[in-house]
Amino acid sequence: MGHSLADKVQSRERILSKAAEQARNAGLESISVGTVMQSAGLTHGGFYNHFKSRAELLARALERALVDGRKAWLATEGTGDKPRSFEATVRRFLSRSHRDSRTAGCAIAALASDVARADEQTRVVMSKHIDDFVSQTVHSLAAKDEGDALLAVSAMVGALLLSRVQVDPKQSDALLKSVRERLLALNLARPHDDARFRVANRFE
Amino acid sequence: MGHSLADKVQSRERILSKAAEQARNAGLESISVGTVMQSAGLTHGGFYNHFKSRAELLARALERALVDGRKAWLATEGTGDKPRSFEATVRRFLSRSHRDSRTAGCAIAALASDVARADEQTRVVMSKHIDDFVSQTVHSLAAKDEGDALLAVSAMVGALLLSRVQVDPKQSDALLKSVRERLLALNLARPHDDARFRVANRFE
DNA sequence: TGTACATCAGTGAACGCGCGTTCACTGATGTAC
DNA sequence: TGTACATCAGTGAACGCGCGTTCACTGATGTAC
Repeated sequence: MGHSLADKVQSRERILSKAAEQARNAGLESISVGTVMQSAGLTHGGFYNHFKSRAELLARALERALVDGRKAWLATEGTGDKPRSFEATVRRFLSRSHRDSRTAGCAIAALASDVARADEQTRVVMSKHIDDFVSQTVHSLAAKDEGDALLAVSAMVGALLLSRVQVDPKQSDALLKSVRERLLALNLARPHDDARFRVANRFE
Repeated sequence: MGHSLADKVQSRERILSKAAEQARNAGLESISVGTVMQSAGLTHGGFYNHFKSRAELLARALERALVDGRKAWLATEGTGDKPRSFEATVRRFLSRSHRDSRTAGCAIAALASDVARADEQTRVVMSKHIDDFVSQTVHSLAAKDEGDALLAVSAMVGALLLSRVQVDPKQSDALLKSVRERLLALNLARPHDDARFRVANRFE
């Protein structure tokens, strides 16, 4: 066990990372100090060198889960420098693999119910990420306007959640596919702006 | 305290009702044997006269929350014998009052994240209610087909959840309003069948 | 109808257990001289 | 460069506490005669 400052930073990162993973797997409240420390390769006593309480850990872990979720999302984008298109976003969000990988997927969807009943401070954290997701859908992905983006984001989050509840794999697949196709059929994206955006973006 | 069989049935009902309420307020896992018994006006020791374990209570409470949610939903329908129209359903589901009344609202939305990570047995219970909601949307409410119903249900559940996370009341209201109007503008309902259905239903 | 008795819903003390938190301690790190 | 010392990340025992569960008991209910 190292005792240097660099080691401390790494430890904190491991704790947060494991806590965020746990939150997405079993809910924010499922995080326990002992289990998280153990999975970070430490003993529980040292926890308070990093956080002042379990409540603080939960707040940081939520933020971390949301940031990790976005990072994982961006990492799967095409190799080019342009952001994912609206169509690609919908297809990937409502894919079977996203449904089956809670640990690595969108934390907004994974933790929405939990945060919906949490205190204001907690909800502020996720609100910000929802706003970002919506405005990314409007600007980068070229939804026609914010109303279309809100509809698309709501439908994606709702469908992903419902598909994770559905026990029958065939029905779950069908739900994803159906919502995915209807959403794309609505033509919520701006085809012309889309092309223009790609070109402009290439030189950024 | 009564000791008759009728009293026992009433006690069980009170326990279940309080447990379902608790689940919708703070999540399935927030249910504690002691607290629920206390709010049902009983002491914790008698709990095992009604349920074999806390796990059984959670399963029954989920079922109960879903059934109560549907009942409350139906109770607010028009005084006539016809089911709510598609438009009325969307307007009511995505209303501020539904957003603000978790205790009495749709339990699918309230507990979706929790159930999404629960065991298969738990998910079966909610799956059935989701199917019912979708097929009710297709048949009674006359969505054009199942695909439209799935899109509408997903968007409603997603938007309600996101609106409950959003801390800024104005933004939360705007989200509800926006998704509500877009959904209605999509013309997912069958206007002709709708009229026909009303007449047929009047004589049932 | 009245009496004796079995049943069993409900009570409250007690149990183990896991939890979040505290604390005295260890020993590697990094600094002062 | 080498030595003495302060710091502090990490350890593991201990603490209250609340939890789910058990259990001996109480007393109203409802039945048998």
